[in-house]
Amino acid sequence: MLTIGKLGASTGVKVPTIRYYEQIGLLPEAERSAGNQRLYSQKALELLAFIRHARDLGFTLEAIRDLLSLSDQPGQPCAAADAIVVAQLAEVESRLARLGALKVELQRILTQCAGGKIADCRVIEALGDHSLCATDHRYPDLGATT
Amino acid sequence: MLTIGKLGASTGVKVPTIRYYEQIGLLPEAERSAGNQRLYSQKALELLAFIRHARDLGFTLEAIRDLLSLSDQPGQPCAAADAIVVAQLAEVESRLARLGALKVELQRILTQCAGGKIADCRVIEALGDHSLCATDHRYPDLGATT
DNA sequence: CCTAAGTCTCTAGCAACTAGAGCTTCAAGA
DNA sequence: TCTTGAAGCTCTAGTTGCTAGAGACTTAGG
Repeated sequence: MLTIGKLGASTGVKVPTIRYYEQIGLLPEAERSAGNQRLYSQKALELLAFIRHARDLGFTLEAIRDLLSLSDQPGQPCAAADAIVVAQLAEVESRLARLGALKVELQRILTQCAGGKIADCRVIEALGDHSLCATDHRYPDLGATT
Repeated sequence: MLTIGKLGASTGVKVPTIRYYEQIGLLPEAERSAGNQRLYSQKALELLAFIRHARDLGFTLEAIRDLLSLSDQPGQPCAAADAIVVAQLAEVESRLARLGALKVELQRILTQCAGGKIADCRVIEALGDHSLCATDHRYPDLGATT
């Protein structure tokens, strides 16, 4: 049995984050010691490692929740789990495309700076006017992690 | 003079977002009509367009705040504005690298799925165990927009 | 037995919005 | 001129995925 601190250290997840996961029901409620401290089994460690890894891969907690409930139903076909990963891949690819466009645009903006005064700064100007842009980086918000 | 709705429509910024920007002091307080409705000048439109464009390029509101206060000091050298853009470019590049690694890993995980039952699903297994990974996608959090 | 580190609960905060309630104002048609 | 419906107003609270802090308690080592 591990204390929450050991569990955190061996999974790379911070202690308050573990408590947070429990609070939102992503982790089951931990057993408690006589003094009311959380105790974790090896199984809990594996579970948390799974979560950590999936987070590292950019999955949302909601997606992870789905993956976990799937993994509780070993008889079900694999397709649903697959679909979640495919969706995540699509998300990653779309962000990659968008970030690629941003990179180009930022580089372009930087080349315009002659190093003068702000009054005739191309950087500020370029930021102010989208029509000066070479690429169309105006996408609906992708706002998220990773 | 534009109402907030027109302003939103012509900049592509949602009405509540405009009010939010005013609330946090990114936009100056708008003039008001006799009936207390916000009215915006052409200048305000340009300002909001600047903000919108910078947001599209992934700048945080804090960075935008800095850029705006720089653009109020036309005599200052351009270097500070430049630095903000350089920092943003670095951020974008680091996210690109990370997302690239994630993409590779997700693709790899997907190739392992033979389409069977969850019980022997490689996808779930691969998600659970980082040591099965080909790349090291374990970076400290970059958590952010775009 | 004492101390220091670890743990507990609880609340509040971060970015950057978004959604909703319940009200007022405005513009256009009958 | 009246009326209706869209658009505006303020305010609060919710989103995601944590993080930080206060103030109290438990535990392990010396």
